[in-house]
Amino acid sequence: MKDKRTAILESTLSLISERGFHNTPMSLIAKTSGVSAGIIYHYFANKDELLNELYKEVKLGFMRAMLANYSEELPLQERFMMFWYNYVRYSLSNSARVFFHEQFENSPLVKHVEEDFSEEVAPFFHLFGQGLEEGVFIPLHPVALYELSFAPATAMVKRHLSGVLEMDDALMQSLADACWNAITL
Amino acid sequence: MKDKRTAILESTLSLISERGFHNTPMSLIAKTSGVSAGIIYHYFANKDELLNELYKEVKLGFMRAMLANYSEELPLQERFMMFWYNYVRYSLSNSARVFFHEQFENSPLVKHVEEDFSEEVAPFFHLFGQGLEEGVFIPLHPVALYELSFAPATAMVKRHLSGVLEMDDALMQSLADACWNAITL
DNA sequence: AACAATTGAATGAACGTTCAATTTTAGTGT
DNA sequence: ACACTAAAATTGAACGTTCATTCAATTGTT
Repeated sequence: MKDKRTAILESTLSLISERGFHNTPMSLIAKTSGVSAGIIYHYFANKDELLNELYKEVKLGFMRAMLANYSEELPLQERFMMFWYNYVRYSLSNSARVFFHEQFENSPLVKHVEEDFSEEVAPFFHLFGQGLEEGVFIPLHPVALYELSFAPATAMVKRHLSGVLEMDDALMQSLADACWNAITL
Repeated sequence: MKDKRTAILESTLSLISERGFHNTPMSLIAKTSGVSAGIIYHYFANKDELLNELYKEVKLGFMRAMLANYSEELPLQERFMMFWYNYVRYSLSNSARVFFHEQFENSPLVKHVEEDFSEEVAPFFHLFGQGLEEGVFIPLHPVALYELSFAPATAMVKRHLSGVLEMDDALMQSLADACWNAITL
């Protein structure tokens, strides 16, 4: 029965995004999911595996969201903007996923996970590779182009979700343009 | 005796940067610091306060490092580059501080801390304010200018410190220029 | 001697995990 | 439809461990 498994994953996501790893015991996950403590170990070997499964699911969610409406045919800048807006819009409406993801990526836990997302990540590298070939992007390691494009977006989304500032459409557009300017010659 | 207090703070810094919050018990901090478990509570009320004190110390360290050689007299771009290189160089040679800081900022713990760094942060806002007045920067919330300038730097530093790629002088310079391009008209 | 610093064993609570017992599901024969 | 049964799902109390914190006793300092 997949229902119970996803219920556990969803509870874990929202609990950890609000309370952190260290402050969400298995017993609380069980109670919030409406299941018994023991059954979690029927679906996941232990807490670590539960967190890793959730991490993979969240990571895939981000990548799939970015790839929505993606087409290899579109011109470079339009494809860039597609990725960028997809990412920011998805993040803005999935705060728990953002907080969980950031928390996990910045914890030593992540060092034990060596997942392979090469298939999902291919379109990004294709985009950056093409921009480099065409001489549109500054000659840089693709990872650097990636971070110049998306790191400010993530940072601003987190500020918005924490209530520090409001990200309206005008700000979003300015940011997207600024990121494009950062990576183009 | 300040020696013991700073020894505790330093051990905590390196332990947490390598093992994470949840995996560094007070007993291990004590052993690593060469003190008894009890004495920690002579210098800090509890674990939370110890972490918050460390966080403040680390945060101040970053800000002071960025302000090295700072002068209100320098032209805008030179001041920007001063901040930027100060930040990146300091980060590159203080990996434990980077990892601790990132871990802490992305955990729910940070929500309980409301520190006031307005004094230390003033020069940054002055820089962005001046650039906006002079029409050199794109018209944006100063926080957005800040994130466009430093979020990619942080992300690339973390990748370097994790061994994913190497940040040499050429890459550093390209990144700094790209960030400048992101925020200028 | 008075006070501060320090020790480390003891305490009690919290937590991850286990497992014997119970309930539910699915399959088979009548 | 029904009865029966074996397997799978589920429960929750119990276990053993780990951990933050305490404190009576000891050591160091002024």
